[in-house]
Amino acid sequence: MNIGEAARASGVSAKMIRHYEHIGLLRPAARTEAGYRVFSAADIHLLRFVRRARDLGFSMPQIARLLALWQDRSRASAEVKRVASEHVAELDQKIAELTAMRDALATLADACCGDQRPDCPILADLAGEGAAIVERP
Amino acid sequence: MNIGEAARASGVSAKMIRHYEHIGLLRPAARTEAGYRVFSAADIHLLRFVRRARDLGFSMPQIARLLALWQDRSRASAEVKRVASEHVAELDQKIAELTAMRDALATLADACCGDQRPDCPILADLAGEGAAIVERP
DNA sequence: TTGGACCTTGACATCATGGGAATGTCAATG
DNA sequence: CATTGACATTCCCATGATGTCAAGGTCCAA
Repeated sequence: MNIGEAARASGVSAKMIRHYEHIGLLRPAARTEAGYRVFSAADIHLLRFVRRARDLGFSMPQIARLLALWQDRSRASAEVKRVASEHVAELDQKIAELTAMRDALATLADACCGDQRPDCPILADLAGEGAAIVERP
Repeated sequence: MNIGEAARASGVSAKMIRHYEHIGLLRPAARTEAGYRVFSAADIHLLRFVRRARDLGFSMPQIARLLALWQDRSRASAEVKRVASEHVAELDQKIAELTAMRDALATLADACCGDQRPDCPILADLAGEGAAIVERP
């Protein structure tokens, strides 16, 4: 299988396959005499693993750790669980931040009549004049 | 006020003040004869506006729009509300994505006993063998 | 006058990803 | 067999917001 087929089969773009190889996340692929990369079914499996981990939002260093654990038959699942739990905590934090933004903004938007008049609590808040709306209870 | 004071007063780093000027988000600051940037109280107000908008997660193009609206006394608040609502929708979408990731991962982590044994549903899922846990009802 | 704190510009790094150029290879078709 | 089109290779550049570092100029106080 060449890189294009591997990309289609794994969902990882050819560009990213080369990139992962370059940064050492993946071992260099085998080559034909002409220099084309050749991928085995096992390689595709690996690429899918990386793809799935990215879909779950793991960072590259985390993925590198997971890959190493995956390929270590004697790993303890505790180690994997630690990486996953760490990432859940990061996601929770990010979600909390975005939710706080969302709520603040939704409150402002609700207070804005949204008509032809120029008065706007959203801009007032951004300009630092909006404490009356969002910061006082 | 020079750039360091302006940075402290506005919460925008000196580096970012220069950057915003460079990309045209902010009008070039006045200069002393020696070439030092000089900031007025109005400039600080502007910088604070940008800072607050970044804190609310607006993108740079959105901030540019908001800035223009802020400085247009005849703007309709409807326009501002549209930008804000658009951003609330983006935040909602991002939150939904992250929450889906979080839940999928938390489910996997819960199913992982996390002990010394190598069996691990988290890795099994990443490897594409985990349908039994997360995808079948 | 000198030292230190500040300013200037510019270059480079991040992180994952995409785009494009220049060039080489493979397979099918005329 | 030669051409052609789809593919491959490597290398460079760009994103976006931000930081770091370097080399050099400026300002102020002792």
